[in-house]
Amino acid sequence: MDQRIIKERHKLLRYLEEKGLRLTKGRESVFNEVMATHGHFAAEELVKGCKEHQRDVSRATIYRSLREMLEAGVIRETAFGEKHQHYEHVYDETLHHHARCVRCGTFIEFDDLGEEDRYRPLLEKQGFKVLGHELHFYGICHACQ
Amino acid sequence: MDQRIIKERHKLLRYLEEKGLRLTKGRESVFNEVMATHGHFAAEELVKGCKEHQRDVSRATIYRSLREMLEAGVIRETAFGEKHQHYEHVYDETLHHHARCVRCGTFIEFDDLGEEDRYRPLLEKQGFKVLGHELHFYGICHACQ
DNA sequence: ACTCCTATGAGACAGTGTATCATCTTAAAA
DNA sequence: TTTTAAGATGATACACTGTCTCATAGGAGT
Repeated sequence: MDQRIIKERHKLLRYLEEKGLRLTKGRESVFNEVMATHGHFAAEELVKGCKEHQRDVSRATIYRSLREMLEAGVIRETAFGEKHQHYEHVYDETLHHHARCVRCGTFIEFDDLGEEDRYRPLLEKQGFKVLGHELHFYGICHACQ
Repeated sequence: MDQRIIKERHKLLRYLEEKGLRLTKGRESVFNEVMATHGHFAAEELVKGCKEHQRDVSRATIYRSLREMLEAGVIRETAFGEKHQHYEHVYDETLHHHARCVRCGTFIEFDDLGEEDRYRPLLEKQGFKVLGHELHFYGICHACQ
């Protein structure tokens, strides 16, 4: 199995143990489905995906598991003005951000430069435990000018 | 009246005229309520706010007006990992960012450090005209740990 | 007054996410 | 092994946000 997935799995296990929770078949299915997904995904896509590729897991369990994986740092939110929440897993991708054209809505992706790290100590001084961050630029793309 | 609000009002009027629409009492109420709001706001807050401070405008009209003001460039979306869309008016360019607790949803605000400026040339080299940016941290706040 | 187009409110509707609760499972104690 | 307590799950009801439809109202020009 992919080394990176094993690492993420450990992350999840550590989190669960810390909370006194177990890695059940339900949670495992959600984890597997998430890891099998490329790019961004929505919760409802997972509901369908789990039913198809894994075992039939109820919506309640999927939403619960997603929240746990979020807190475990296995996935992160990528909200960008859509009507529903989007996620992506953190593992194989280099951290990237998005610039969105306010006219046509298309995205440009660009790599993280680590510039935001200076904010972390500020937040942690306030007792805020940082799990991740997103940087969104908005503007007008080349085609729309 | 605030000079900036007058300017925004003109923006809206130009847009409406261009579309062959009228500045009705309903639209005006929504506009006024938006301009009277500080910081971010959600659509449903406007529904209540209009009823309280302006005239009783139906939800349908408010959502419709919001979309128009969005296209007119009077407000813009500020997407967080939230269940509903948030907006803010454009004239009041905020220089702060947000960290959101994934457990309780509360926000911590922090000032912009200008760290993101290194991204601008990268984007502009691609022909992307930057209008602004938002930085979102997510994690777990002090109270929720 | 007539006509055409826009504006509006009421309410039905769909989608996303949450809360409840009865039931099942598991780990560990006895 | 049996008991027990806590966590896990699914079904389902529910709340909320946002959209759509449709009947009616209103304004501008003829």
